[in-house]
Amino acid sequence: MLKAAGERRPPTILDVASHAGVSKSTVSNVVRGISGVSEATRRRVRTAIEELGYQPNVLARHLVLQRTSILGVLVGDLANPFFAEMAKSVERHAASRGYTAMFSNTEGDSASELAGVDTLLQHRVAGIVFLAFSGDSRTMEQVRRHDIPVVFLSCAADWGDVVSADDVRGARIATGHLIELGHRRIGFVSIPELEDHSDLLRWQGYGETLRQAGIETSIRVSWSPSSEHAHVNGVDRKLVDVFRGADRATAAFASNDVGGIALQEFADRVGLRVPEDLSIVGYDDVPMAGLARIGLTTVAQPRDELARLGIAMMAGRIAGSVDGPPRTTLVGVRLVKRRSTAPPGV
Amino acid sequence: MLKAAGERRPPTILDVASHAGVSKSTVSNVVRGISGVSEATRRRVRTAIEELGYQPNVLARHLVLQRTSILGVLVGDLANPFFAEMAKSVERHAASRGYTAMFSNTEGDSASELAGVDTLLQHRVAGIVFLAFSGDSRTMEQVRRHDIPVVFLSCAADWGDVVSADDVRGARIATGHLIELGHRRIGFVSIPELEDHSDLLRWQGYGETLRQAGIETSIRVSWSPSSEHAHVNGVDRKLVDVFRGADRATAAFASNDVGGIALQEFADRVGLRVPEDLSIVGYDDVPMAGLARIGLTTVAQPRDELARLGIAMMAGRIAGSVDGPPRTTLVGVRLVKRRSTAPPGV
DNA sequence: ATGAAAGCGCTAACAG
DNA sequence: CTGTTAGCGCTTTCAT
Repeated sequence: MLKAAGERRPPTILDVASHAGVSKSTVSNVVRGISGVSEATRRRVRTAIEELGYQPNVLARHLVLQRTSILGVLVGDLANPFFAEMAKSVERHAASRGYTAMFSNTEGDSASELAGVDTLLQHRVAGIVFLAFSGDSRTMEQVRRHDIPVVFLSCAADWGDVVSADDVRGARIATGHLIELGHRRIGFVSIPELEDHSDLLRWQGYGETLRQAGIETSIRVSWSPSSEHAHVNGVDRKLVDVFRGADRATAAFASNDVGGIALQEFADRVGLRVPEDLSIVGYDDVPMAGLARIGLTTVAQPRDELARLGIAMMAGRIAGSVDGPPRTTLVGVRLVKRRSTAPPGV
Repeated sequence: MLKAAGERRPPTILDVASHAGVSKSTVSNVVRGISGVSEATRRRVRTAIEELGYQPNVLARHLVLQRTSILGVLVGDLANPFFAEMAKSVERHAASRGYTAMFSNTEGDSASELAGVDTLLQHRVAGIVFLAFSGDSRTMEQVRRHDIPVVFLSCAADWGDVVSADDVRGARIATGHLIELGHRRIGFVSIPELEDHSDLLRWQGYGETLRQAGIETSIRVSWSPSSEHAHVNGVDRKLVDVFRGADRATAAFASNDVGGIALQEFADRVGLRVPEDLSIVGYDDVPMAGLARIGLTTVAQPRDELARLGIAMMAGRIAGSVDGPPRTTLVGVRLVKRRSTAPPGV
């Protein structure tokens, strides 16, 4: 096929070679910084590269190398501030180690998760970082047959490395804080879009802490922020009723800040005062939670540290310096006390 | 080199071919859905693909096709809620058209912008979407020599297609709103990290509106949210002084919501009441701005629409159905009135 | 120290 | 309707 006039194509290693009057292997050698090239030719090649504006074709390199330097990243919802921060950190740490990030947004939907994974696999990514995992077994099978490293970052599964904050511990701290304040009836609020393994762990930590404090009643609230209703211990009720009446909950532990802030918003709207009528603890410490007007008490995860460790783990697996069965790395969390929690009102 | 035991490599088109007892072209033909393959062989190939779990190697395909289906996306700050939303929309629209998104976060820094562009170019992305552009000319040169389509989404430059909200208009609406309310001294506040072409346009719309209303004084405030000081019309002053004293500004137009919310936070802290002492209009309508406790009046851009149009434009350029000089598509904006604006107090 | 040649997995003519 | 073949741009022995 004829090249259309003006349709200039990026110069290849061959162009550089002829321009410098050497063979393409020599060019390849200087590009890859391999020793054993005389200073003179090295310089010649360098200038040729400069003059032509040569950019090595990573595709070709990857094809022959049989591995890419692309990291696949599956994220539940890029617009969620927690994920957004994580995505940013992941991209930065990956870039600093020479990897490029390819993102796929799953919307928490296992069909698009699978589609995303397929795409990443077709691009032969060097590894996959899950920032959210639906638990879908087809996703697992698909990934496993390619047998590339997988790390679950701030989420979990048993078929890959896990780098995550200690969710059970975080939930204990949050719940414990509420109990210390004097609350006895404490709800656990999660939003369906984000219910995953982390949620389960947080629910578990919440339950354990309640039991240790001799509190019998656990209240599990599953709520979609726009709705007036919610599933409370499995039955559909008006959300407001959970926080009103004789045996009302005086506090809520939201399994993430987005839910916690939505709950606070709801409370404002229906006239429940926070924290007088209702104390709220969130989870994640998203930037929004720290605004003076929001002032949400929450459990902070070291986001950038998580990303750093996750990418380090991934890099180790790829390089082969880490091997063997999946490892779990748990990092600490801390409570950030703000205005949304106080002793229960009269 | 020997394959290490158990180091299974993904099946290739050849494996599928022999497994199905056909040639690789036939497999290629059914994979690409080309007509002219008997139903019988088609089925045989399909099952072979199924059984082997074959995933076409996109790398090889891209190499021979001389073009990829990867879209490079340059974003200023993935953690900024506006960019996060845009990034998500871009990824979704790209995916729905069969493109994969490769992100690079620039931190508004032109050095990492250049590095990011280089990486994308090396991966031979089919096009680049800028969600922020520093204006750096080296970036431009680098991209142009590859002569791939470029679209500036919600930002601008004269060397690629622009799909953007009408920033001048948005600024006029915002400023006009303040003037209608009775404000005469109105500051324009921007945060340095995000100062780009859009900022300039908004500054321009602000200025024009002021002039048309016969207001002489424009006040340009460049402020880093953590600081007590700011550059006011080029000179360093205490930020609070802008809003106090005889000829104080009674209103501010922040060129983005992050800045607007930070300003509101600042006002709260130093005891300026919003909106009684200070009206604030933001720009972007990030989700945070809509929280009841924040209630920031702002100019909303149709984010998803922008992304849709931008990707459509990109797809058109790649397919060749759009050609010729750069086109500009401007979409409308609208004012979202909330609690942060009111007539000036006494 | 440098060059020649054989692929990596795939597509796209062109034959049969 | 199916098979053969020549690359895409690069890395990597193996000769020279």
